[in-house]
Amino acid sequence: MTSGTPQITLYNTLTRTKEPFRPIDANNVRMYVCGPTVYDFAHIGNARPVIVFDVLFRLLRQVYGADHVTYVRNITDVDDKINARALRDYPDLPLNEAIRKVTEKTEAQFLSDAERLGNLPPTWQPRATDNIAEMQVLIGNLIQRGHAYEANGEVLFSVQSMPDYGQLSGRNLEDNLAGARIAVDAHKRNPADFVLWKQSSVEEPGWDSPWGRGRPGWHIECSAMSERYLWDEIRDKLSPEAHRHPHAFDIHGGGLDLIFPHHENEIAQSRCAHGTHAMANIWMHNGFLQVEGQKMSKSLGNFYTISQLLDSEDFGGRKWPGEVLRLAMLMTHYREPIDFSVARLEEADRMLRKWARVYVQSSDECYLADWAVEALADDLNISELWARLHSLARQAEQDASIGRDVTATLNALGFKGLFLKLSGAPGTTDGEDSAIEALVTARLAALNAKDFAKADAIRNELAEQGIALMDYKDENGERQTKWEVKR
RNA sequence: GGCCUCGUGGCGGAGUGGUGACGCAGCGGAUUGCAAAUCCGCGUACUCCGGUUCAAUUCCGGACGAGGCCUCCA
Repeated sequence: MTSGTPQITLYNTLTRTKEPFRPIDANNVRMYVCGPTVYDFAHIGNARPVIVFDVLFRLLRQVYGADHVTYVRNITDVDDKINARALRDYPDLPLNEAIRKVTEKTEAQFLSDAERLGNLPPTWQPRATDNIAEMQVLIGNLIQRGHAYEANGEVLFSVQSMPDYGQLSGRNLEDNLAGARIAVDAHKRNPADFVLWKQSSVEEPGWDSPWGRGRPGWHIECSAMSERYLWDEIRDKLSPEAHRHPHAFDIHGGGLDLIFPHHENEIAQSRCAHGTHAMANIWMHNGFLQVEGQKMSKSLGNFYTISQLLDSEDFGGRKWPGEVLRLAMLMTHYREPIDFSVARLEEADRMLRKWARVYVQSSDECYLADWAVEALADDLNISELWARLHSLARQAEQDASIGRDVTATLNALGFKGLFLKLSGAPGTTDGEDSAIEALVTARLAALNAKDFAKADAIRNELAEQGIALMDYKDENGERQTKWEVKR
């Protein structure tokens, strides 16, 4: 690593402290984030980790080089909730076909949502069903090493076979038992043992395995997919140092709620299957969000999917551009809770409109300026980034050259799309705005002829279309007009 | 019951053991044909109670309040 590389600091759930980020192999930075289970449209809460870790991905790409970061986000397409949904929605189809319909449709919707929220596609987006063999290998290893056993048609992970089980969530087996809400299954050696493989009935989806025709448990999927894409597939490229820490990768992320049991169990599986000390070095978790001050739930009527916010007027009586949703999510540090509200979206909308005035439409440059990297390097301190951007945007209003960094940084943060439609000036936009431009030009002519009545009439006409005009004088003292979409 | 977070001005939101980040909204002024935009100015906030300290919003303890996990969940 060169001395010029900024030092990134990240909060590690494993140690509950901020730590300097030191990739195992700086030429191959590896990150895994738990993706969606594709049984239903993603809601706005699901969008948070997608956006948060996209920002981290973009930061890492900038610091270590775009070709030196591997980001995996899985698609869970085998799950009992999916089966239930398939039965409900396609009762007349054979189950496997119905499942495929559900998962394909939901996955396509998720990918579209993610893109419209300004996220880059991860390096890999593996599906669980394409990695069944990898899961079986892991399960076989676990059995062989004495960490898993068959009972009652299931393969179970034995938590007491792992002395330091519970490290991530900071809980021990005794504490868990004290809660006494864990279902007592007679076939489990310990109530906290969890399923790695379970048998499927004839009509349920299943794969042949040494333990009978069945399907994987939830946790094993992520262990298998991270292993495949962050170790197996790139091990030949990894440094000698990385080979001294086989199977381990740099960052594992997800929502706060996944700490236990999901991530805890992933760690147990991956470490015990390979006999290693770490699955990932840094574990990151984003905070939860509420909607209008309450936990989002269908019964409270404050449950919103991403596509609903984008395309319907269900929330606040209007549609919200993806970039507005994105900024609303990024107004707060990723570990803090967010109250997702109409007021918050309106504020995000106003912030973007302000920046649109200094945004250089013609620029395709896309990089995080030094001041942005510096802010994000401190555990993704995005508030600090906005503070700096605000200050520079104010200067850019007077000095256009500063707008270049601001523009490139906004592009690099995934906000480009909105700015292209938000505002313009004659000659700077493409064909679809020509009607606006014609009126603006006509109004300028009226103004120069001191026909203020006509000029105001044109301005009112445009205002009714949601276009606001702003007059200013150019460097020659000539009157010019800019316009922006008020919505 | 156990384990975690968190509590900053009207709102959003960083940060810090000692001069009130930053933004949104609001108010006053400059500018403008009128506007808008812009510029200048305006706010003495850190839940409460103890403790440590010369000094605490910042550290420690407690109370109260909010949220999460312990069961599918971002």
